[in-house]
Amino acid sequence: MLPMVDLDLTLGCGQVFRWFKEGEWWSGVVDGKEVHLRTHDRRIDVRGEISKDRLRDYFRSGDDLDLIYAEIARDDLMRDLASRFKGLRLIRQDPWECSLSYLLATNANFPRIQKMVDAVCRTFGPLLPGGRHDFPSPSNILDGEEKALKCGLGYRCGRMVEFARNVEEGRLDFEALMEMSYAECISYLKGFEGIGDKVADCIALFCLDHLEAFPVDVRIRRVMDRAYGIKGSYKVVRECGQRYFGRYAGYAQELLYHWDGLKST
DNA sequence: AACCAGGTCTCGA
DNA sequence: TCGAGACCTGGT
Repeated sequence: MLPMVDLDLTLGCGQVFRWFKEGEWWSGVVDGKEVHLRTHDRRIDVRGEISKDRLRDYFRSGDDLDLIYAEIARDDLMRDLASRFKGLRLIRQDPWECSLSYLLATNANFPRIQKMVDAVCRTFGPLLPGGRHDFPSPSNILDGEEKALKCGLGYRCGRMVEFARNVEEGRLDFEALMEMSYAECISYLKGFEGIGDKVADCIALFCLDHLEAFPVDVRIRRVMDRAYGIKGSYKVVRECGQRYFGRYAGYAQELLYHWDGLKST
């Protein structure tokens, strides 16, 4: 049985870039298979070749949302967000896809990030039955790296190719990365071109199970200032968030991110 | 038409 | 260690 999940909140805005809503169905690609999900009678209908176990893992069913939301509900604002965004779950993404996606996500807005990731998938990713493309492997990208110029990535283009090379040639080892502590993996990831504190935090949170990560972007910066009067360097805002919200700061960050998104659009 | 975007890099103080 | 500018491109 799947955990309680609000698909619109969870898939719709921010953390993943390859899910699209067609009518009432959400369409995505997981493990190289096209998957369709919808909410029906408060249950999740699933179409596609994906096991219930895999789906539970993908939606982090081990996360006890009631416990987590209770723990991060430190004040009136967070209590309100916790009740309004009930069912917003973090997703356990594939490390390679997550890393490259957030490498591309720098200094761009959500529609553009979706567009860039989609261009990369159409250009390099194997075509799947049903018409969608898989997320390309590092070697998929390196095999035709000259085509990267046509993906509209701007200055991220060279970073993407270099990143693929670093993974392909073993300088970036995801197996090792997954064994590291939060601090270790941030420091390790920042050694690669195009990955700074923000991208490293996103990777730590969205695919490496470090729920204490607190990625700070423009929106989080704005919210932390407005709601709590916290401003300053990346480190200052991140550490304030982590200290205030505790071990599940990442979930708090996600609620605040969505909240700011509702207001600013 | 400017301004901004799930930032990073470089460089000077 | 920290702040300021540059940076591709497209959305709004």
